Amino acid sequence: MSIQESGAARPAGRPRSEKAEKAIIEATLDLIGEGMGVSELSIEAIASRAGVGKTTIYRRWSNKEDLVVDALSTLKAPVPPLTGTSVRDDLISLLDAMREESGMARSRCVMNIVMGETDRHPRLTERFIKRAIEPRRQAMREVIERGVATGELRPDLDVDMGMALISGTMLWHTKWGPAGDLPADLPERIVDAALAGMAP
Amino acid sequence: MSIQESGAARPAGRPRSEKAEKAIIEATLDLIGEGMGVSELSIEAIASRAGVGKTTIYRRWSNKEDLVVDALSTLKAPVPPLTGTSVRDDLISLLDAMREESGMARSRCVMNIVMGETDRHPRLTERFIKRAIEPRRQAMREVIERGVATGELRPDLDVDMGMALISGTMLWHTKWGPAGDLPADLPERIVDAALAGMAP
DNA sequence: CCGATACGCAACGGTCTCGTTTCGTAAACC
DNA sequence: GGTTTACGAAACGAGACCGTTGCGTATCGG
Repeated sequence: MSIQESGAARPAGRPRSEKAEKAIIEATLDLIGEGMGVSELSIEAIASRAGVGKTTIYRRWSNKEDLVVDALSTLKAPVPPLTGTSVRDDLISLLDAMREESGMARSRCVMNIVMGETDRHPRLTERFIKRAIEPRRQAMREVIERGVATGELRPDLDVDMGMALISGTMLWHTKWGPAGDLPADLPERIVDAALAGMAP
Repeated sequence: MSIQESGAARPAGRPRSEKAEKAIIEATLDLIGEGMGVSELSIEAIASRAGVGKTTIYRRWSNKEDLVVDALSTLKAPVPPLTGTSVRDDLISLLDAMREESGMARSRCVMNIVMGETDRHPRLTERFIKRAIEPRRQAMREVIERGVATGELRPDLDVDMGMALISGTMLWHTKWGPAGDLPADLPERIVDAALAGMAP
């Protein structure tokens, strides 16, 4: 009788090292965070960085893209806690989380890869969006829908367009705005601008 | 007496082929348009595609990045003609030009490279922005400033924030919106949403 | 025609990465 | 102890590109 009978039978021999697996994924994210594109990533560099033999990598992933997909999938979306006191405050909280992330090299590079290689690696993007983007998108949608219901937002508001307004403006600043860190009051200014609109 | 004494003396020997130069740049843009990243581009592939010897490339550019920078610099920004009848119409025209471009694979891939490899190739991005982005940005700025002056837009409007609102929302749709071509009425809906704002 | 330069093409030595294999060792089970 | 599998390290042959060179030809000025 094996100690663990739950589920599948424990395979014989030395079990795979969880530590090695973590190290491999961490090394992959590290290299991506240093500005490597998917095509510049080499298995050799990952193995070396992780202190691991290439064998150990090939035993788990059959090709580079699979590894990158798994590595990016481990990144979860930290949806900030929302106070719910006002739609404006919640939107600012959401944008502020994006602002903080945009200052971290790793997040920025991950974003570059996901946005830039959509054409080349569709399923990479797809899985990453589902895992890391969708939760935040859902959070923002709920905030906006709540605002429409409570009257804080215009009753005829197109929710999707509202989301595009808010997060698109933030996205624009991370990509095309002046270089360097985004100012701390940017989320507030964006939300107020989107709420007020441009017309008099 | 040489036929052409204007400027520098014509160097002896066979002159460089303009046709070859065009072919090289066109081949580069072609490959980029097929989804190649800068690091995946190979001089050999470019030469082969252009029907040109590698020598001919190395005689003109000393490395790959120089070639890519030059190739992208040939892309000009087609600022659409603006009627000037109303700020709303002009903004829609500007966004519609972006919408049309987003449907073309080459433009999309070029954008991916510029946005995704900013960290790795700063001067590439810099030159491309100056050449291809700045003219449109300036056009939009003038439209918005005009609107503020004429009273079509709120007098206290932050012009830069207005630009971010409009083009950011468009950017969001090209990147995160539903797959496939952008609907024809999207520019109009974006402009109206940005003008009206989200508050009641 | 002559000298000079550019052309396309093919080949070179060199480097990098690939994915695989071999080796001796380590960790689990019986 | 014995079996089985995983481990890190090293080496392998194959292939892609690199940047350069040599070759025969083409195109300019004089």
